[in-house]
Amino acid sequence: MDVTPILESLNEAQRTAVTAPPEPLLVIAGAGSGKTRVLTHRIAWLIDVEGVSPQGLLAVTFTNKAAAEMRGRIEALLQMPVNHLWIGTFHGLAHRLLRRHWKEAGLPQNFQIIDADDQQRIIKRLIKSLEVDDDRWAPREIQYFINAQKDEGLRPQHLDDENDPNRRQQIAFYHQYQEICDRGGLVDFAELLLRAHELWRDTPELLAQYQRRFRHLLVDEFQDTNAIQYAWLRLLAGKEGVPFVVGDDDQSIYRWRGARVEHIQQFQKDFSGASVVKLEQNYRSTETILDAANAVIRNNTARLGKNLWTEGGQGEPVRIYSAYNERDEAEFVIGKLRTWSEQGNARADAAVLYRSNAQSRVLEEALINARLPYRVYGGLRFFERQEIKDALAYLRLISHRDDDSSFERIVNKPTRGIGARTLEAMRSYARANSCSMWRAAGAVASNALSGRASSAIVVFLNLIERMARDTDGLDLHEQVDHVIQASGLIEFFRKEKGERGETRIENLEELVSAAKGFEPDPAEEMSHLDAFLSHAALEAGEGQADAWEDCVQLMTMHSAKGLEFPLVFMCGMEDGLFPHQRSIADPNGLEEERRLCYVGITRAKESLYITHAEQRRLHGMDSFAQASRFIAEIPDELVEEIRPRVQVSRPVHSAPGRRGRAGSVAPGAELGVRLGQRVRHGKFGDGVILNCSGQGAHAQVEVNFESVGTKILVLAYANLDLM
DNA sequence: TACTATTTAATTTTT
DNA sequence: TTAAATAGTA
Repeated sequence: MDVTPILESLNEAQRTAVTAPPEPLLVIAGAGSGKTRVLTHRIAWLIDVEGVSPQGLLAVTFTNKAAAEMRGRIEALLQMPVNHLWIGTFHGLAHRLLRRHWKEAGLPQNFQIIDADDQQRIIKRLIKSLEVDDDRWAPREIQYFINAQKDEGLRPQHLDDENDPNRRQQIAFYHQYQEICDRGGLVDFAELLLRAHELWRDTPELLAQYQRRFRHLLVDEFQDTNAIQYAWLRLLAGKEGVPFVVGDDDQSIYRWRGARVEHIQQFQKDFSGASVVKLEQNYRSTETILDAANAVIRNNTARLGKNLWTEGGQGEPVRIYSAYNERDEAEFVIGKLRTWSEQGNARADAAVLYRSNAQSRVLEEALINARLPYRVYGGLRFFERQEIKDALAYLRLISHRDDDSSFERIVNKPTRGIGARTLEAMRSYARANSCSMWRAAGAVASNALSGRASSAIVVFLNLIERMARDTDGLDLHEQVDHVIQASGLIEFFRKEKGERGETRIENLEELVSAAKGFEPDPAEEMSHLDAFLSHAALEAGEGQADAWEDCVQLMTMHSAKGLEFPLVFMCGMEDGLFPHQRSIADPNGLEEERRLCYVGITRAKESLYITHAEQRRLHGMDSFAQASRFIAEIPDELVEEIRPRVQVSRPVHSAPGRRGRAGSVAPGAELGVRLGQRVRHGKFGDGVILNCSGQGAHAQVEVNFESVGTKILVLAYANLDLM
C-alpha cells in the first residue's frame, strides 16, 4: 500500500495524529495549523490503510458547508466516492436517525423541522394565549430559555422552579411550548439533538447496533459542542468507540449558544486513555501577526496553553489607525482597499471584519461611493425569506395537516377574509379540545359563526385539500410550481408595490428550480416532498447566490471563523463595541470576546489593519470610546501607528450635533460644552461628556462619571467645572 | 382590513 | 438611526 499521498505534505505533529493507533485522541489545533487537513487525512488513513469500511465512520462538522467540503476532500484524496460515509452536522445526523427510527423516538413519521423564526412565532402566540401580563415576557427570552434547557438536555420535568415565580413561569412556557410542538409533529433544532440522545439512551438495542457500526467518530470544531451533543457522542462511543476530536480552546466563540470549551477537559477525563496531539505550527500568517494574536490570547486565564509559531517571515507590522469617527474610519479602510486593488491584488483577498452587523452600513456606503464591489456575508438566507417560508408552509400543510405553525402562517395569506376574530375562535377551540388548528377550523366552520367567516374557512380547507389532491403523484418541482400558483401567493406578491414584489416572485420561481435540482438521499424512505422540506429547514442555503465577481468581503468576526485572507481589517476596535458592552462586566464574557479577537487577528495572512474611532454614531447618538483594551495587549514593537493624514478636514468638535442641521445651534455649544469634554461634578466627581441635548435652560448633558457611571444632568443646575 | 403613526429597543449565528 | 412591532385610524 502506498501511503505517500496521505502522508506527504504533513508535518510531524499532523502525521502523528493521522497515523495514531485506534484509540481516543484529542487534537488541539491552533488557527491555521491544518486542522481540516488532519481530519480528512485521518479518515483517508483509516479507510485506506487501516481498512476500515466507510460505513464504520461517523464524521461530524459544525456546518453543512464544512461537511460537503470534507466529503469532497476525502474523495479527492482517495480518488473514489464515499457515499456510505456518514458526514454531517450534529443536527443533520440526528435528523437522519430520527427519520429512520421515528417510531422509537415517539414522533410522527412525517414530523416537520422548524427553524428559529417558526419557533419564535409559536412562542409569541403562546404568550398571547396564556393571558399573562405580556409585557413581562419577551418572546426572545423565553426562546432563549427553552433552547438553553434543551442544549443542556433538560426537559421541563427535570427543572426545579427554585421557588422563583419567574422561573416557574418560564418552565411553564417551556412545558406548553413542547406540547404545541408535540401535537403538531414539530421538531426544533435543539429537539433534534435531544430526541436523538433520548432515542439511544432509552433503546439500548438500537444504541448497541449503532455502536457496532460506528467505531470511529471524528469530530471537528470540538470546542463548540454543547452538552447534549457531547452526551450523544459519549453514548455512541460507549466503551469500544474510538473518538478522534479536533478543536481549539482559544477559538471557542459560541458559549452564548450553549457551546462548552470545558468538554475538551471533560474528554480527557471521560476517555482516560486519550492521547493529546497539539498542532502549533501555523501555515497561514506572518510571525508578527501570530505574535500579536498570541500576546492577546495570553491574557485569558482558562487555557490549555499553546503557542503558535511559523516558519514564515516577520512580515509587516500590525497597523493601527485611530479615526476621528466612523466615517473617517471607513474612508481610511476604503483608501487602503483601493491601493490594494490598484496594485493588482484581488479584492476578494481582502476582508473587512467587525463585531456587529450594524457596523457594516457606514462601510458599505463608503464602498459604494468608491465604486468598489463588495459582498456582505450573513443576512437572510434563501429558505428564510418570507415568501419562501410562505410557500413552504403550504407544502407542509399538504404533507401534514396538523402543523399549526404553518397553518397560522398562511391561513390568511393571501387574505381570504379570515380575520383576527375567526382565528381566535379557532385557537380557543383548539386549546379547549387539545386538537390542531386544522381540526379546529373544521369544527368552527360548521358551528355557530357568522356565515361569512365560516364560508371563508371552508374555502381555505377546500383549497388545501384540493392542492393535496392535485399535487398527488406529481414530481416535486411540479408540486411546488402548482402550490405557488394555486395558493394565490404569486398573485398576492404581484400586487405588492415596488420592486419588492417582483423579487419575491422571482424567489418563488427560484424555489421551483431548487426543487427541480433537489436530489433526495435514496437511502431515506421519505417522500420527496418531506425530504425537500427537511432539507430547506436544515440547510437554509446561501445568502446571495454568489455571483463570483471579485468582491471585497465584509463580515462579522464570528462568520470569519475558519476563513483566511491576505489582507484583513478589524474595524470598530473600541471598548464597548469590541469587547461588547454586554460582555465587558463578566469575566467569562470578556474572555470570549478576547477569543473572538484572537480569531479575527489570525484570519490575516500578510497584512492586518486595526482601526478604532474616537467618536462613533451608534443608535443615532454620538458617543466616545477608548480604543479597545485588546489593542493595548498587542506589544508595541509589533505595531505601527498610522498618523492621521494632515489636511484632513477634522469634523468641528464644537458642533457635536453634527454639521449643519439647518438653523439649529448645536446643543450645549453656547455654554462652551462639547462632546468628549472632561468635567468635574461636585458630587459625582470626574467624567466625560457623552451627549448634549436641548437648548438654553433646558440643555442637558449625558456624562459618564468614572465613579458612578452615566448620568443625565440639566446643564443649568449641574455646576460642572470644565477641565 | 389596510394603512399610518408611535413606541421600543438595539451582539455574535448555525442548525 | 432604524427596523420592527404595536396601536390607532380610515
